[in-house]
Amino acid sequence: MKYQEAKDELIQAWGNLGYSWGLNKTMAQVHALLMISTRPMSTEEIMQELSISRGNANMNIRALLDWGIIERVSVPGERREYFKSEKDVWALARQVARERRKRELEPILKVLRKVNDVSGDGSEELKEFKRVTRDLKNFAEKSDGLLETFIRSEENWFWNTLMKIMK
Amino acid sequence: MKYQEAKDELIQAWGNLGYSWGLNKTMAQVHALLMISTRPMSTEEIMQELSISRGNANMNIRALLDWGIIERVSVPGERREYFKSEKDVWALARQVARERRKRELEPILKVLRKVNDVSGDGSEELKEFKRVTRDLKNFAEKSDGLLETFIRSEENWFWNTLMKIMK
DNA sequence: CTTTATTTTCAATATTTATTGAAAATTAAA
DNA sequence: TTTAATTTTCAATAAATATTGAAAATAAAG
Repeated sequence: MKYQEAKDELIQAWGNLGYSWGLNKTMAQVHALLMISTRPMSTEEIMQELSISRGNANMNIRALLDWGIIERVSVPGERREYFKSEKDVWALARQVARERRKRELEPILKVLRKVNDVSGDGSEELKEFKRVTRDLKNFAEKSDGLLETFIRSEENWFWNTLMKIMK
Repeated sequence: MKYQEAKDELIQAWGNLGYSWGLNKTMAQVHALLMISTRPMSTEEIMQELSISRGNANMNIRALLDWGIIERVSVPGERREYFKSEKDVWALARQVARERRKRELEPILKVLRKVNDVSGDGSEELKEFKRVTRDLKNFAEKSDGLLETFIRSEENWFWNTLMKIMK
């Protein structure tokens, strides 16, 4: 397999995976591009490489900055901005986990805590509702705690421990 | 908070969370409805409860069956079909993990294995590409293994072990 | 068979989300 | 300042996705 081919396929695949991680397709593709680049890239280069418009490039770059998985680089004597990606896969995963926790898990936890506190008669329906929301809440809280640990952890410690679990 | 209000809010919130789990919104709402229902529900009832069309209800019910998180129930002497959800949150999470692993992680792993095997000169670009894809592949393989363990595990064993990690 | 209840399909439509590109805003240098 | 390079915004448009509803298919009952 040739380099250009491999590169295109990776960017494509990363686009799909990123999508299922809560990024959008183009955002994930810009990220993939920066991941494999040996040097920071400008908006211009990103537009060109992915054949996307200036506006699109700009918005997705900003979204990636907002997620905290790429950063600005300024080159002395140059006016335009360059961007580079966090290359450490572990740090990347932690950052994504941090954002998803904030964007997805925390909101549902809030709702589960609230609705579990429903008032009313002792009907079968209500009992079932409380039982289900309590179970969901417990599960979500455990997941949240695990995620929290993951986010704070150091790579080796975390994997080593998990490896032991998995034997 | 009143029951009807709590129910609506849960269904809404579940719709959003389900979405970030790879289901679509309506699919997740149908699922939420069946989760809190004390008895199996028919297509008719689901349509009514969520104010959606027959076609929409039918398609999303089939998608849930396909994901393996709801099942058909036939009532003796009745012609129409009823549906019920897996109520065990743990079993549900494992099933979702199983499907996502199949639908998302396996495809990217396949690509990573393939592109890591790229041929070419000893250029800096190529070296970087190989380095990045190797790291991603390792990470994805570890995640895959962990997911595999999760899917096969028993609830208590898994959480107890994780609890120890988190101390 | 024929009738009738029920489920499934799918073209048309609506809704949501992503993308473009040109104009406006910003920023740094002259 | 003014000029020019660069970034940002955003209304218009395109593309993708979800939803409807009626017609077709299926399957049980008479």
